[in-house]
Amino acid sequence: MEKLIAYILQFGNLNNQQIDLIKNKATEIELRKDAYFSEAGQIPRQVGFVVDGVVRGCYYTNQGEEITRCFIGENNLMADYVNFEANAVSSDYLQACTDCKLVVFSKQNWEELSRIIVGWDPIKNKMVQLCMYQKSRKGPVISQDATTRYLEFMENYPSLINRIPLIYVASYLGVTQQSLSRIRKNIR
Amino acid sequence: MEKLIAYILQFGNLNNQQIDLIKNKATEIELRKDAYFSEAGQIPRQVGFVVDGVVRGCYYTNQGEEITRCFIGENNLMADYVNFEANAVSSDYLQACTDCKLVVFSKQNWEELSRIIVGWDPIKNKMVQLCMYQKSRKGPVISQDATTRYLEFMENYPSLINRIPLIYVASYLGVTQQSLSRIRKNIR
DNA sequence: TATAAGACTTGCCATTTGGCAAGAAGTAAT
DNA sequence: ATTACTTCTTGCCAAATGGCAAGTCTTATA
Repeated sequence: MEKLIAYILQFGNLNNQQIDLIKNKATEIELRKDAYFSEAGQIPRQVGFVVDGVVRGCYYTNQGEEITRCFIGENNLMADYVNFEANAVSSDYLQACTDCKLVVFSKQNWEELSRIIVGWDPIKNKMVQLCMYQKSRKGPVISQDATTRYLEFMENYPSLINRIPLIYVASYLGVTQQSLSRIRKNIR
Repeated sequence: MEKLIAYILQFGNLNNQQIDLIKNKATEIELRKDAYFSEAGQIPRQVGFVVDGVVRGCYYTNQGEEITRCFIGENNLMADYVNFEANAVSSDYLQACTDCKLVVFSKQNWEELSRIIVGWDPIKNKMVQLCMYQKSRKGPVISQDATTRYLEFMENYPSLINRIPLIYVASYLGVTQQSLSRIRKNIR
């Protein structure tokens, strides 16, 4: 829980009373490897914060291919936020890549924070926007070859490679698992 | 200007007085083909709305390769919003792909809207978040082959292909201009 | 320990894409 | 009309990547 508070305080100041209000609205949960935090075809009902573990966002193309859109490691907000806000059906899954410890907010509690904490909304929006922004900036570059994409992935997410199945990394980088295996062999 | 108002009203309701306040803070400008709306290395000073024309977001990799990150057509908000809010240096260019008509807000005016219009912030945040969200959803899929990426681009942005140089489309899709040319030939 | 299941690697070959160089088509200015 | 300039296309070959199939290695479970 303290991790969450430290994260939030990066985006603005809150007094102890306000911090307690946040803690009261938050719930700590665990999510086992492979379990889903939210699923395509459903309306996202919660916002999460990753305390421990790695979550991935993924979806299926029209051709049925599974695509990993992003990885969300410790100290990051996790939500299909636009659909969460709009009560709209998501097309993505959020799935635990490892056993995870999360802090979650129900939609009701999340909205209540806006009502009971003066200055919460600017903090919230900065968090949400940074979360969306990072996804777009740290992702693989489509015109680069697979080796370059892998090396940049290792720079951007050095802590992930030993914790998650390579097949997820491959699907994130847009290569087959076999190609990724060969790339890793050539680098060593 | 009416296009902007219609766009905004999708995200929430405003009365006529509030609409006038927005109009007073907005400035209509033109941007000639190839001119920059904002540049890498600088702090973004404005938020724009595309009334007419097409803008692209682009940047340069460490290897010096130019990458088109996104296209922004009519009726879309345009900004490096996270850096605009944070007064941080952007690493991206926003460049007119065609002669453009824009409506722009200075940072000062944009912030003033939050002060003088009750209910502006929720509208603003929905606009900004949708803008960031769409970018991530309509982009090319890295694991698909170049032909598929091109065909999906045509579905997602049917109005763009005849208006912007193919080299920009190629850099968006992550292929060389020559490959794109061959792909287009094979489809016909 | 034995077995099964999943994760990862490797070989082989076909296909896709890139790089270079040249050429064609369109556009603007003189 | 001529020239220069940009945009787009094409041919040729090398390199990168995918698809299939088989094999190895690790881990979980009985």
